Amino acid sequence: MPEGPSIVILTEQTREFAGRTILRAEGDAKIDTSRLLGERVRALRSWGKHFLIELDGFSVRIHFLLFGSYRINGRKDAVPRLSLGFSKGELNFYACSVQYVEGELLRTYDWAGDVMSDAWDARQALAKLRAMPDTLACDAVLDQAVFAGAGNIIKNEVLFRIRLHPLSRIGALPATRLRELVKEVRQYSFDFLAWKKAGVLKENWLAHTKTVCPRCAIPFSMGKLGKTRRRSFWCERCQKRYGD
DNA sequence: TGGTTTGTTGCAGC
DNA sequence: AGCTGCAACAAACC
Repeated sequence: MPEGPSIVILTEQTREFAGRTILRAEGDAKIDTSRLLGERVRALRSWGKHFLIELDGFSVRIHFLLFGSYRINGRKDAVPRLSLGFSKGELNFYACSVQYVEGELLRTYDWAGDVMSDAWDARQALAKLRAMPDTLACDAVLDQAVFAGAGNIIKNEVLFRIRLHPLSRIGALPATRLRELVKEVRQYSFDFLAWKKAGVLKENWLAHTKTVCPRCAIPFSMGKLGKTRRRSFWCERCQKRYGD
């Protein structure tokens, strides 16, 4: 559920709820759900891994973290974190983080930083990366201030696809390699989206959870690298390491 | 069956 | 002060 493309799918699946009025709001989220009663949904959006229900002057921000789930016009056998009943249909969210965001979404969020957004700006991402030369590639891809929506699967697949070692220092990358990194995070995110929709995401993984390199057939390395300590899968032979 | 994880926050300790 | 490591959260998968 968690990475950006999956949230894009959720916004598409809930498009029909735009314009509807919230008639019932409950759940064990630590927010005042009564505030939602009578509110009309202006839009459903995603920013990175955030799912946003835009209302008048404020929004509901849902983050699914690692374990969150949802049901559209259905329920699962669990207490919902947030359950919204509309004039027609209902939305149920489980095991997620729910917060209010005050003000206008289009002003409060950095839409150029969302890898799935039409407003995505590769040049701004490049500038952010240049300002963090000591950061490792494996941490940089997971940085939501640079690549909002990128997660651990995207990290491993992108670094393998462009043959870049996860322990490379960002400041040691030649300009062409840095541009390639930015371009591929966006490109792979859309491949992820298409494969997820087609139900073939896992079948297309080249590196994530793999034990053998599909290019040269030597065993993959695996370790919890960088400040983020997230699992990395890489090939010592195929993925070039810059800096040290 | 139990270990693992597509994620983030907050806090203790250094 | 700023960094890092860890716990907490909590559910499906293999």
